[in-house]
Amino acid sequence: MSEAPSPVILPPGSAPAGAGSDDLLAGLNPQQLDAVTYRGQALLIVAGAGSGKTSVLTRRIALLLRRREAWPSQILAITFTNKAAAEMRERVERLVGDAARGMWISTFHSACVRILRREAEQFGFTKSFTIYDSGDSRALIKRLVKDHEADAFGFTPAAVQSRISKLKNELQDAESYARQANMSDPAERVFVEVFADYQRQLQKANAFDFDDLIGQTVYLFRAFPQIADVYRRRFRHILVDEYQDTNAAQYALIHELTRPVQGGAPEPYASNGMMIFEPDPSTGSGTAEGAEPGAALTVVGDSDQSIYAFRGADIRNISEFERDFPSAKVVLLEQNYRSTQNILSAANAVISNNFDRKDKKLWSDKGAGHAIVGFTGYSQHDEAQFVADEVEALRRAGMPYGEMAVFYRTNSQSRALEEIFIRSAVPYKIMGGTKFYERAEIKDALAYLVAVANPADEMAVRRILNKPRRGIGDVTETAIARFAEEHGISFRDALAHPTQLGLGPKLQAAIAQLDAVLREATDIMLPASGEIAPPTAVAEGLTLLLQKSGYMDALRASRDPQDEARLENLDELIAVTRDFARNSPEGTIVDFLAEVALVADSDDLDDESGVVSLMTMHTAKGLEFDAVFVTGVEEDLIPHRISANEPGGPQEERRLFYVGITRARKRLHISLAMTRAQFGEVSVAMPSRFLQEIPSELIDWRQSPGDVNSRGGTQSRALNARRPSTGSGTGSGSFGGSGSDRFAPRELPRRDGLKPLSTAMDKFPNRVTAKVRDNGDLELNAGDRIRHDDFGEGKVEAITGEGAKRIAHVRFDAAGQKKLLVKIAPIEKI
DNA sequence: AATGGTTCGTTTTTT
DNA sequence: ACGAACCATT
Repeated sequence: MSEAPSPVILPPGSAPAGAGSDDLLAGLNPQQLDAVTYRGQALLIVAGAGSGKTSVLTRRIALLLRRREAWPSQILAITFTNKAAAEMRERVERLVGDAARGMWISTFHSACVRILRREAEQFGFTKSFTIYDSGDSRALIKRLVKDHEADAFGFTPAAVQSRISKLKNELQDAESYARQANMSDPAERVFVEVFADYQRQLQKANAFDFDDLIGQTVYLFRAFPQIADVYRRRFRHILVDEYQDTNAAQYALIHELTRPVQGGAPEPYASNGMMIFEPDPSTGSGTAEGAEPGAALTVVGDSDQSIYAFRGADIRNISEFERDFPSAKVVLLEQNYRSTQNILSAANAVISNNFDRKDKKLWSDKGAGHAIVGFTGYSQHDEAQFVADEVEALRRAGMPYGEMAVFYRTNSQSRALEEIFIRSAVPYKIMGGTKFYERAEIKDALAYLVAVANPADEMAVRRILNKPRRGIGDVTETAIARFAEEHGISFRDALAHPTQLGLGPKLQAAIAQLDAVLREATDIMLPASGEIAPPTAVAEGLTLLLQKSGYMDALRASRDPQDEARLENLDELIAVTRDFARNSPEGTIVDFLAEVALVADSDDLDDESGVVSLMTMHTAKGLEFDAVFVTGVEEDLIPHRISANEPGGPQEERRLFYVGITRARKRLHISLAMTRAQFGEVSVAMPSRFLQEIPSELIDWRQSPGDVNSRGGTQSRALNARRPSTGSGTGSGSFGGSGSDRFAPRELPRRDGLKPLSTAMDKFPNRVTAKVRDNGDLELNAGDRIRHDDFGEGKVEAITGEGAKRIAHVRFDAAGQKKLLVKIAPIEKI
C-alpha cells in the first residue's frame, strides 16, 4: 500500500541507540520466547485465540531486524486483511522505528499485485492492468452466460462465478479442467467454454480478478523460473498470519517463494528499468554464488479458528504443515491473555466437540470472572431489547460503548438490533455491512477512472457510456462496438470517431463530449512523455470527470432524495483521493485503483470509538472486546442451515461460534429468540445445539429457553423437525458427540393440561423457573378479547395462518397493534 | 429509452 | 421483508 518503494539501507551501527533485544523478549512466556527466537527453515506457531500471536509475530520480525539477521527488504509478512497488515506494520515500527521501512507487510492480494505490476509485461498484460472485484466479474460472467446460452443448462451467473472461483483457487484453468471433466456432457462443455471465454475477456481487458491475482502469480513463477528466483533470492524470511485460512493457490504461492534458489543469473535482475532488489549486503558481495537455500518460513495459525473453508481455505494446510516441512518446529501457545476462565472454559467445551482436531486447551490466570449471561427472548426484538438494556447497564457501570460488540451470524440479523438500538438511543456502528465501494455511484466514478487508466477495460467504458443519461442505449452501444471491431480498434478508441458511427447529431455530440472529458482527464492523470503527474492528479482528474461529464449535475438536478446521499458519497470518494495524495505522493491513478479494489470496508481504520460495534462473527475474527454479545444462537442460524449439507459444515460453524466466544475479555452474553421472522415469515426457532455444549454451571440464565415456552413435541416438530423423531431418546449426558439431534423434540406421551414434559427444559438444568407456555389449540377468532402478559388487554382483529403458525392480529388497548403467534404467545382469552 | 409494476430470490462469510 | 432484476407499457 504505502510502503516506500526503495528500501532504506541502514549502515551497520545506525540502529537506534541501545538496540539490545531485551525489551523485545521481555514479558514473554517460554513458548512465546521460543516462537520469537527459534531459527530454522520452518516454524509453525499454533496460536490459540488471545495467546499473543500478533505480539509474537511482530517481535519476531523486530528481532530479526534488530539483530541484523535480515534487512527489511528481505522480509515478507502476509496477512489476510489490510487492517491486520496495517496493524502489524505499525507495531513493528513501534519496536524498531525506521528500520522497518522497506519490508513487505501486506495481504496476499496486494503482494501479488506488486509482483504482477512489475512482471505483467512478461505475459501479455500491461502495468496498468485493473482488478475486477466480484461485482465486476459477475457482470462479465453474466454477459458470457447469455452469449453462450449457458442458462439453457441451468447455469446462473452466480453458480458459474463460484465454480470458476473454486477452480482458480485450486490453480485450475479452463484447459486443465476440460482435461479431467466429462466432456461428453454438453453442460460441462458449455461451462468450459464460458470459463475459457471469461479468461480471454479478462486478458483482453488487461484485468485480473481476485483469484487471478494469486493464481497468475503462481503461474508466473512456474512459467518463468528466473523471475521466481528474483523473489526467492530477495525474500529470506516469509511470515504468514492466519495460515489456517490459506487456500490451495496461496499455499502454492508460499511454496514457490520458499523454494531454494536454483542458481543461474545472479546479477540483479532489472525489470522495466526498475531495479527490484538491491544488492544484498548480508551475503557478502551479493553476486557470487547463485544457489541459496529457501527462505525461512514462519506460519501462525489456529485450526480451531478456520472459518473460511467455504471459500477454499484448506485446513489441511496447517494441520499437515509438519508433513510438508519435515524439519518444522512447532510451538504451541495456549496461555490466553485476553479472557477470563469462565469464557475460556465455555470456548474449550464447545470446540472440544469437533473431532479430528488436535487437543488444545486455552487457559488463563485471570480468574473465573463473571458468569456468562444467557437470555432467551420471545422474539428477535425482545432479544435485541435485552442486548440494548444490558449494554446500557454496562455503560452505567463504567464500560465505554467502544468496548462492547454484538455479533450475529447473518447480516440480516442486524436489522432488529438496529431498530431497538435506535429506539433505546444506544450509539452503534455496523461493521462491514453495505460496502462503500459497491455502491453504484462509487462504481460509476471508479469506472470513469478505469476508463482513463486502462482503456482496454471495455466493461468500464461501457458502464459509463450512458451515465449520466446521454441517450445512449443498446443500439448505440452495439454500433460503437461494431465500429471498433470493423476497424480493429478498441471500444474506447471508437469513441474518438463519433461522426463515423452513423448516428444522429445529438448522439454524436454526446459521444464527442465524453471522449473529450476522458482525454482531458488523461492529460492530468497520465501526462505524456515522462512527465510525472502531481500527487493531486487523481483527485483533480476525478473531480474533473465527475463534473464535466455532467454526472454530478445530474444528481444535483434529481429530485430523488437518495441522490443527495449519492452526492455525499462521491464527495467522500474525492476525499479518499485527497488522502491518497497525502499518503502516497508518488502514487498514480493505477495505484489508487488497485488500493481501492483491495480494500474492504471491514478494513475501515477510522475506529469510531465510543460506539457499540455490530458485526458478523466472521468479521469479528481478530478483534476483541470487553463485553461481547453473541446473538441468535439458534439452530439453522448457528449452525446455519445451509452448512448442514456441506462436508465439515457443522464443524466449521462450531469454530465460528468459538471465534465469537473467544473475542470477549470480561463479559460474555449469549442470547437467542424463540421466534424469528425470516423470509418475511415468523417461525419458531430452536436453541442451537452449541448452547448445550457449554457446561450449564457457566451460564447464568436471565431467561432460559424453558422459561419462554415449552415447545411441546407436536408444535415444534411441525415447524422445525428435519426428521420425525430420531429416537435419540434420553439425550443423556452433557456435551458428548457432535451434531446429534439432542434438541429435536421427542415423542411425548400426551399429557393432560398445561405441563408437557419439556424437551428443551430438561437440557437446561440451570433454568430459573419452570414457567411453561403452550396454548395448545387455543380457539381464537376475530372479535375475541384477550389478555397478554405484557401488553394487557386487547381485541383480536384477525387470525391468519394455520396450525402452529396461526397468527393473531391484535389491537391492544394500550400497546397498539401487534401480531402474535397464537401457539406460544403469553395470552389468554377473556 | 424511460418508467412503473411485478416477480423472484435472497440471507453465511471476503480479498 | 426487502431489494434487485425482469418485463411490459408509454
